[in-house]
Amino acid sequence: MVLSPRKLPKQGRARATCDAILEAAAHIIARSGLAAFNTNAVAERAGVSIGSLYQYFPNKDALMVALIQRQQQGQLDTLMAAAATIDPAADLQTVVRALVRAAMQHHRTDDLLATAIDHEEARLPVDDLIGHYLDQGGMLVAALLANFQDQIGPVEPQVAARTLPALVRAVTDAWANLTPPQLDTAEDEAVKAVLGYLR
Amino acid sequence: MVLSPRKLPKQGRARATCDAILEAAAHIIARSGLAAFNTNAVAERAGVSIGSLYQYFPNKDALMVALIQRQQQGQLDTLMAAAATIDPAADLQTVVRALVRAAMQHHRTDDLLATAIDHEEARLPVDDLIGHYLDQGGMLVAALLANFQDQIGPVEPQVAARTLPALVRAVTDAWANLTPPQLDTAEDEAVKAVLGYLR
DNA sequence: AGGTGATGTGAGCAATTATTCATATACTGC
DNA sequence: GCAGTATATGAATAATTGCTCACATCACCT
Repeated sequence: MVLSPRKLPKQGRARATCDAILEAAAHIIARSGLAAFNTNAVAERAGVSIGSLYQYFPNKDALMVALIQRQQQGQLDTLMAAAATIDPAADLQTVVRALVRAAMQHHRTDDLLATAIDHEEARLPVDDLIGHYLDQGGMLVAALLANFQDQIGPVEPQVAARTLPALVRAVTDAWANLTPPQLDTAEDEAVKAVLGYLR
Repeated sequence: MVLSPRKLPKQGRARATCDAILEAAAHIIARSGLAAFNTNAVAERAGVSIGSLYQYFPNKDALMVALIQRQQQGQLDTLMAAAATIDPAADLQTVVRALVRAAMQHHRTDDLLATAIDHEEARLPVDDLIGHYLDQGGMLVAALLANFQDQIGPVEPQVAARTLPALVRAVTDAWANLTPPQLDTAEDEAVKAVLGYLR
């Protein structure tokens, strides 16, 4: 099965169409889950015809793969933006808190989408595609933590890139699902869990 | 939408039919993911007719709900079995390791199934159904950790029941997805993460 | 202006799938 | 054996859905 895009948009409106399709797909999954994710619904929500969708994505799985890439890119962007604001003189706990806040942001706004994407990543052959993003994120985190080698164990970039986001989400979910949600506490707990894991 | 079972089996063979249906559903999701989970395939794999399936489950979602209950019960059973073997004189790390091993078992054998069920739990209104299991698991863990109040912070049973399994899976996934999988390391790392979170 | 390729359309086909129902078989108590 | 109930069957149906294709419209170039 071909999972790469069918054709690349060359004009501005075509790029807008692609964006609208991906945005619609993300919205549908975030609101109604994987079961509601079908190509006709995506096209309708995007305000384009079903034919336009298949101009750019050869099949449904290819659309899902593009969505996974988009999500990974978004997480990496958020992480890099957070890293850029970190004071070079900050202590370990402050750095970790900034990273946790960045990781929490995506899962708090689109939890169903994040869970669905995890599931689809396991089903589709996208290891090569997401490896790029994981590597970049891992190196960034490792670099940020390199100053604290006396306080924490060695940080494997490849492992940190996978473990830390998952760890944050685990703790976040636990507190966000309570009634009422206690999101401030979630951040504190996630910081504690990450620090506990690193040491 | 009605999600409770349509009728309860009264004869032995009917109970066997129900079990076969649930077993088939779990097998299909574990092997091929949510996309391959449809009622016709479940009935065929279970070796019963599609009509029999609808004798006991009014619709597909009801079958999913029953599967969720089955999974929760299985996890609780595993946890209780592990708790029963814990030496009352064991130290904190030993207790945590036993709990981690119990939590890892299910996700290692049926990772795709566990992920899919997480996703469906978020979509279906099953809070009341799974709350029972979470409460029991949380109380059990809280009781096991009550002896160590001097070493760890206060343990809220409701939170522990949600956080700890998720935490374990987060770390497990990070190490199991490597090539080659390092499952022994995964257990060590999960123990470290849990201890770090508790303290 | 007009030609050419890029982009957009949506009815509709083929395949899949959730669900029903009329019928058949198995069990249980008498 | 018989009546009554529980259980099992699977072809058929209605709805959904992935995807195609013949055609229309748009944007850019000379």
